[in-house]
Amino acid sequence: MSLAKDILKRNGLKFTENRRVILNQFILTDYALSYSDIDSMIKRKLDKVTIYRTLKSFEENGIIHEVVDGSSQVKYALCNSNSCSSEHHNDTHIHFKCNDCQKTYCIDDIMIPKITLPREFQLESQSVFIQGKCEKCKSTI
Amino acid sequence: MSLAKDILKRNGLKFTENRRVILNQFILTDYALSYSDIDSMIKRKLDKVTIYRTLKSFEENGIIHEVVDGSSQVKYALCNSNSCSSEHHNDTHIHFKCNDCQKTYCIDDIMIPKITLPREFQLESQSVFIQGKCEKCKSTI
DNA sequence: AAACAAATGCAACACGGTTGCAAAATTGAT
DNA sequence: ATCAATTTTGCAACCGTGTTGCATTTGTTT
Repeated sequence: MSLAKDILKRNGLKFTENRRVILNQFILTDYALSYSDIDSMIKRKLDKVTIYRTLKSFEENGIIHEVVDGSSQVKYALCNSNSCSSEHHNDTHIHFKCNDCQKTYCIDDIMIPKITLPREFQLESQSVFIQGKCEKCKSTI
Repeated sequence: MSLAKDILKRNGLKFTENRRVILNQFILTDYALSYSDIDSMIKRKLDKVTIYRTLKSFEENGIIHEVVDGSSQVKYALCNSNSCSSEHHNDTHIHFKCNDCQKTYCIDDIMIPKITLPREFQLESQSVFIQGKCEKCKSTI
């Protein structure tokens, strides 16, 4: 069984060609993807409604999570299978957006320091958003 | 001279009635505002192009800064006059969004801990985005 | 008050994202 | 393998956010 099929089945989703194509694009890409990224990257031409609905169902089933990076579109990245589920997304990791190429990466292996808020605010989740230059754009001056 | 007029003049912008109205709305509100917030809050009916262009010119002149909070609209909040300018926005403070009322607040008085990234990423700015419940929504159960 | 530059309003548009509905595809049971 | 039940898909149509070009109005300087 292919990786994509395995992920879909494990998360209780029907296996369809469209979902395979979209999920494979996430597997092959190490940064967060928007609707238009996917639309232009995949060879098969899909209706935009299909892409949007696929993204939503992937998100609701713990396969991808939303990545907020200040762009005007919603982006998504693959979840770490051991930290996300349909009930709860653990997206309290660091997101890094390159100011040159605009790609946004999840950085899982660095802990976020705990922040203490003024007591009028009650914390439920926190995330850190960093902007800078990625490896490629650093060297390409 | 009114506060709004003073701010506009200090930042080299012409004083107009529309700008006064929009800037006053920011002065009166302690959370970040989107185009549609402003459109519905002000009494005077303004063309949306005017509001969008006013926001852009306020931002370019160091009066307001963009606040990224994962909503589908761009929001803005008043700058701290001593940390922002037309050349550079110092928006590396904490943003807090209430999951109930969806209002997003700037929290200026808490330092963000410095984060060390893997060396392939070069940091230029960092911000912390926290979600939870604000004071009002905490008590209104 | 005149003249110039900048701000405003209008029309029209591009793009992201959603909804309702009919047609097609997947699955499970026979 | 086939068929029925259920999901998924595609289409049309729509809404909201944000932008551009252009003519008109307004603010500022003299």
